[in-house]
Amino acid sequence: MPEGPSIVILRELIEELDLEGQEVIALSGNTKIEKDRMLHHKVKAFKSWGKHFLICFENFSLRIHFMMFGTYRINERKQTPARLSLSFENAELNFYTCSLKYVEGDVNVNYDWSSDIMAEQWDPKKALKKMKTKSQALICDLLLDQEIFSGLGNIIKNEVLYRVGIHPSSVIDSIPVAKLKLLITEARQYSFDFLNWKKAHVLKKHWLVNTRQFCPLKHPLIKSYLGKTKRRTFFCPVCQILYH
DNA sequence: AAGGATGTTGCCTG
DNA sequence: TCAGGCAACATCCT
Repeated sequence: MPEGPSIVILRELIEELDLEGQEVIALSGNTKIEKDRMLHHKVKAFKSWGKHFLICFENFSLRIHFMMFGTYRINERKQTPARLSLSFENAELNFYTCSLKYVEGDVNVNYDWSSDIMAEQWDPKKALKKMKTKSQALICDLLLDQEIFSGLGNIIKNEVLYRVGIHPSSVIDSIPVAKLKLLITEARQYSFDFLNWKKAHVLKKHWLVNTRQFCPLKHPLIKSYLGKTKRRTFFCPVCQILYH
């Protein structure tokens, strides 16, 4: 569920319901946040920023983060209790096991859309600048930095590093700038590939290294937990160059 | 069939 | 004091 493209799918599904301008007429769920705050308020917009899904009202927004296991149902219910259920005149949105939080004021003030890898406003040059300020960081950690690549998750990290031939333990400072630029371009491209494959239910079969034992050139892959983030990393020691 | 994972927060410990 | 460890969240996949 949680990487950026999955949130874009959710946003698109909800946008199809044409709920903008409609009033929340009932709320339920086991969330601890003050959910009734949204009662009788009209939704201004549904937005996404990386892994955040936002339901925007006049002076505040609800931020939904699905973490690792969160799910949702649109006009359907699961057996398990919803964390939050929002009712509209002709639709019901149900969110399960997610983290909820209010964001005060204008979302455009709170969120920098240029760091969302899937946004129209995505700014690759800004990403490169931010990366250069962390010159000693490992690339496997920086790709997961939501301030730089919001929406990029662990699967995308593994796949993108293989595609551009960079070893996950490479140090930023040592990677040629042309390679970094290629990586940034590919991170966005792969996110859209992910989106389309996920929609077509063929995402997994396109994985070149994630959860695999051999790379496409039949080299044995290494699986380890690298970087400060210690996230599961699959890489090919032959195809991916270590810059350090 | 047990155990780990697409993620983040926040508490606990040394 | 603070970095690191680890549980929590619930479901699906291997």
